[in-house]
Amino acid sequence: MTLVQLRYLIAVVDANLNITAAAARLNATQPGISKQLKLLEDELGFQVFVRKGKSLERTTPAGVEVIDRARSVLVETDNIRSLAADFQQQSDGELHIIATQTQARLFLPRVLGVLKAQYPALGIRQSYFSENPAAATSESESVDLSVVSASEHESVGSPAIPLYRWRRSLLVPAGHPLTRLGRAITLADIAEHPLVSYPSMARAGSSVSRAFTLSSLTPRFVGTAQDPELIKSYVRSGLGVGLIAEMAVSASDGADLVAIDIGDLLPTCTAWAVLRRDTVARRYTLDLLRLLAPRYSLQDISRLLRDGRPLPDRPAPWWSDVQAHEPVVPLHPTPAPSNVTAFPAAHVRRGGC
Amino acid sequence: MTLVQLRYLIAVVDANLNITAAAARLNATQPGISKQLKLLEDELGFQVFVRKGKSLERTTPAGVEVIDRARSVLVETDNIRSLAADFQQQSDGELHIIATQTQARLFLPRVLGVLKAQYPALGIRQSYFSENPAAATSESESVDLSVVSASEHESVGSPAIPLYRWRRSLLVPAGHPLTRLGRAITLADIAEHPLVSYPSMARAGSSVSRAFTLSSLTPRFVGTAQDPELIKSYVRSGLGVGLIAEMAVSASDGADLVAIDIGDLLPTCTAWAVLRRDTVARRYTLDLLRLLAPRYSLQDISRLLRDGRPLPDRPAPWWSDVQAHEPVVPLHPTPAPSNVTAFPAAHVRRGGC
DNA sequence: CGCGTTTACGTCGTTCGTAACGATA
DNA sequence: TATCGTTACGAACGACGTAAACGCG
Repeated sequence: MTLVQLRYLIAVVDANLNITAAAARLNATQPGISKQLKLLEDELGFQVFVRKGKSLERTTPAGVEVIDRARSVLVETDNIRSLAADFQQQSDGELHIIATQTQARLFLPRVLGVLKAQYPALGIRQSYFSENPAAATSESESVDLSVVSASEHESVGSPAIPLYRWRRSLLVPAGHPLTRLGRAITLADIAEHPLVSYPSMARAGSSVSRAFTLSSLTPRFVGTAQDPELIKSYVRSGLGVGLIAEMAVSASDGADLVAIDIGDLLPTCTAWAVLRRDTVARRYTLDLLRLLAPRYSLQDISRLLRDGRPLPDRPAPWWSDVQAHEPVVPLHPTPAPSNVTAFPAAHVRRGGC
Repeated sequence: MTLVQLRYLIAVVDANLNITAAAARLNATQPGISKQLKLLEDELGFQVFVRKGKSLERTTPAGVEVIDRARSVLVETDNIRSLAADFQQQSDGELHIIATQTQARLFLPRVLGVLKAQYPALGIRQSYFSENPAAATSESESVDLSVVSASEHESVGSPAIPLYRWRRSLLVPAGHPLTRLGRAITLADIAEHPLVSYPSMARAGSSVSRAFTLSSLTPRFVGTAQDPELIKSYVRSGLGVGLIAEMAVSASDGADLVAIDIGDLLPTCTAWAVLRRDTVARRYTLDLLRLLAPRYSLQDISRLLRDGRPLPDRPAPWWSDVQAHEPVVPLHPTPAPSNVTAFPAAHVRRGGC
């Protein structure tokens, strides 16, 4: 058993059992991977893959067990590498953030600029959550940080940091009947109109759906989109009224759209930064978290990630407050990590394996 | 980074930073380990060990982090190997059990014989808990199963299976004043005499100590020993009265020792089988657990180990009941593991790495 | 016939063991 | 001087890449 073999194994699994594709992604040759897989199976004494003819058809039950453990091995070796990179004060690397389109476009850019100024060599990879929850597991493999919104924090065991709280806004075309209501709006008023919103809100069992059903109302969702701009287009075209995050409402939306304050008709949301458990965060990840949630100290965050100790109880600010202030916390020059006798950089061998 | 490097690293750490000793234990050469350690440090970019002259003096803070992760990597690779061995229906291996002397001599032999009959090729390694708690972490590295006694289960996060309940017995020399008490014995009676017992009971804060202090009594422990036979010798020699596990009291103790039933003066104990978290148990380990606690099914135990799901709530039997019956549950012929397409044994390569 | 896997084979890099050296108590 | 770690070097193993063969759709 070799780390290389385990990595090949995982790469092949993640490439949908296509060895050639895995080889391309790994900068390896296809016969090499094929051979190493066979060696691994020889050593284990059973097949990890069911072969149909010559191609890999599926994994065996025993193989799944092995794959799970191999994943965990690779996570830990990546952790070791992260530790090493940080202790060396290396400022390069790649930060993979996955977020909703709203968060990615309206919230993250504020702080990513500051982060990038501190770490010029840092590569930032952004991706959106895919609509299909089934794909969530495989795509979240190499994600350093995900930014999600939830009405309350469903504890999935992953460490999460609350970032800010936000409300929904009701977006209607100018001149829409709801703009001439003459009284405070109610859920019943909203339910009378076809709705356009995020898929997560339209899902049965979501906090929005529950709020309606608690009032014995059944909202009619006529369209969903991840992209708030797309929702706006739908609203403009008269498809329905939009229910979107307040962050997505801006003055530049023009006079043809009107945002209606719905107060506390729907539960407020909290945006969370979720990290993977059992993974070591690079220094820039910690710095990003400090930018995102400056009310927590580096110690608070480190303790959460390392020991799972909960964060001190501080209410997350409202979006309006977040938006009002530029990120005021400049990044301190990164403090030297605990006393390390590092090698001079020239000796450092950027390791293969 | 290589699995071999990580294993060398851990071996050196566990050999108290003595490379030569680690080499002997690993059937490797000392220069080889030395070189691989250096390569690892080169790749990491910092020193894992502080060297004093040429010998390894201590680990660096960064090194400790790496060592922790490396441990976890090795645990997972061992898990993979265990999976493989089980899926191959291999019945060899080594079962490392650590237990108190009382458990090891008076409880475990009952079932180990049955287990050994089922797995003739199985090597069983017994060791005792050392008196020094500081050594507990390093010695418990490769332990598959530990059998401990505790008044209540302190949840350390490790999966634990309750085995049986037992009481303490008071052991006095024949003709001792306590045998002529003429009334029910009390804690105050006991506290009047010098006590000989296990170190765990004599420790401040133990359940025994607490029971005495709750009655405003301070027991005088004049001697402690792990070995119940040693305690008996002390009692025979008149050093004091013995407070030992009922399992250790037997008819063969002779007429010079008298066991006094102390009823519920002291809290009862429960013997637990504790397994390491995140480690895959071999089939023979599961079978041993079924022998030790036949009231739980294989499914119950598997669920506990795999998902941490708690066991069904069944009271553990008293020692007297355990002792009364021979282990009645014969081991079923091990059921075939989930559908695995195994290689013929001839193809199996007993892996190096 | 294209796609993908396996097998074969030559080359290269790496590891391992022996031996010698250096440093420390 | 004994013990322990490092360096040096030769031999052998193992991995990788190219090329070709095989199966399948």
